[in-house]
Amino acid sequence: MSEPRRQAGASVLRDLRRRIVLNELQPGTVLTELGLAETLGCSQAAVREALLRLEGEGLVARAGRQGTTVTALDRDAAEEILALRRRIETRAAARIVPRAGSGDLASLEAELTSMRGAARDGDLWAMVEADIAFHLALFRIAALPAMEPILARCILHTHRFRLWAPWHRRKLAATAARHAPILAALEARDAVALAEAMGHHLDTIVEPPTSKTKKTEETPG
Amino acid sequence: MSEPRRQAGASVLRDLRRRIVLNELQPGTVLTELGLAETLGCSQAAVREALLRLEGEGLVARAGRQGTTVTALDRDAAEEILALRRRIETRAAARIVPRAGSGDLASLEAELTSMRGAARDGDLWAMVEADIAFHLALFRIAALPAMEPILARCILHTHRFRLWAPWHRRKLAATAARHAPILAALEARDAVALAEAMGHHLDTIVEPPTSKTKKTEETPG
DNA sequence: CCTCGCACGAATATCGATAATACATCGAGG
DNA sequence: CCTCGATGTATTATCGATATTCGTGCGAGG
Repeated sequence: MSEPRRQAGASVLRDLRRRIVLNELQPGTVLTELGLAETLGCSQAAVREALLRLEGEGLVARAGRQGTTVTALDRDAAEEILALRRRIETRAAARIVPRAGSGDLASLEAELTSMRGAARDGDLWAMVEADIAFHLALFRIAALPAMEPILARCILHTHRFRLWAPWHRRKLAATAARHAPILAALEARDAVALAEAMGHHLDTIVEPPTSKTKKTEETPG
Repeated sequence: MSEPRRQAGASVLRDLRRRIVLNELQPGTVLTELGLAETLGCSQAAVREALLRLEGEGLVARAGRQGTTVTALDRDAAEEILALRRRIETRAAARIVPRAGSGDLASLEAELTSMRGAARDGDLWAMVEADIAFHLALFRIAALPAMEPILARCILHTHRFRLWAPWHRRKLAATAARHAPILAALEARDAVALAEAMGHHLDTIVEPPTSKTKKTEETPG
């Protein structure tokens, strides 16, 4: 009734993306445009736009008139994508440090604050969105705009795979805290330390914290 | 006007992509959905779908109701993307060699043949499409499906930048011939040679053939 | 029993029209 | 003269309806 049909497409997009990354919509699930339109209470065009964008993000595969399916999760590809992400973000450190202004630092602090808020609320999806926003805001300082969507895609798929593998789920507060050294290195204007902090951060995303003995720092709980 | 309206969206997509990569539509050009619809003789929906996909490929930027513009070309980002592409394709060599079957080799031979045909006809765009098809077909053997769109994007942007910088234009026949060593290394089932051939191929994409090769070796994962 | 062809159903692709919205222009007031 | 607000226009966002296409199941023929 008073449902705001404005931004229907963006709403559908966010909803489907959340459900796919959170693995509520499992790989292979078939999505139909008219079916989603009726379920979500909007027209086919809005669903269509959302599915087009999700295809661009690699979360669904559109097979013409045969329907749209949620893409599969592949361990090898996930590891390659994480390695790619690691390379992109660590290499960017040398460009980020000399370009970071005080406004950038303030924005990143704000992102980290909202991330801690999501962790305190136990809101897993808000945590994912805040993490993506933090890493993209950091990378944007590197001034490589054409690479931002590539990194965004890598980050999104990293999260998806991490959430799919149950042993990769961890305490949200610890995840938020793991970003502090990155920001500290940036505030110290130390490019080497920033690259190392970022690399270590990414190394600990999918590795179980107990698998190696070199994990001697903050212990959750 | 009697043009078949079937596949209108795909036709618009290919047309706009070609014109952007070939730099006929220069960065900053403003595209309107209804304007393109009238020019191309189709409806707004078809143009809209094409623009959505082009945005997903990073060739245009949609700014809501403020219009859609052709994205800028950035030298730094282009070099980073090429380096990223080099890493992806050389790393894939070790996965490609043990997985390549005879059918794959035949397909790649066919791709190379069509590339030579495009070179003989002097068809620059057909050459670009054939090159993309060859590299993607080769990478597909690596069985990392989630990374294929990332590589596709890198290849597309590499071509766009190469065509934008006029000194990077070369003889089409020489470009086609430069792919032969890659296929030869694959047929020899030599992963190291394949990686080297691919790396050399990519190093000579934007470097003038007479300059000395400067190796930009980065820390391997 | 197997294969081929055809109608049927389901889903997308496309269309035209309308609503919503951001930008530019112009006019009034200070 | 400058600033601010109302209005007009251009453009996207969304909707409902229709055309097109692909898979499927059934029946006839070999």
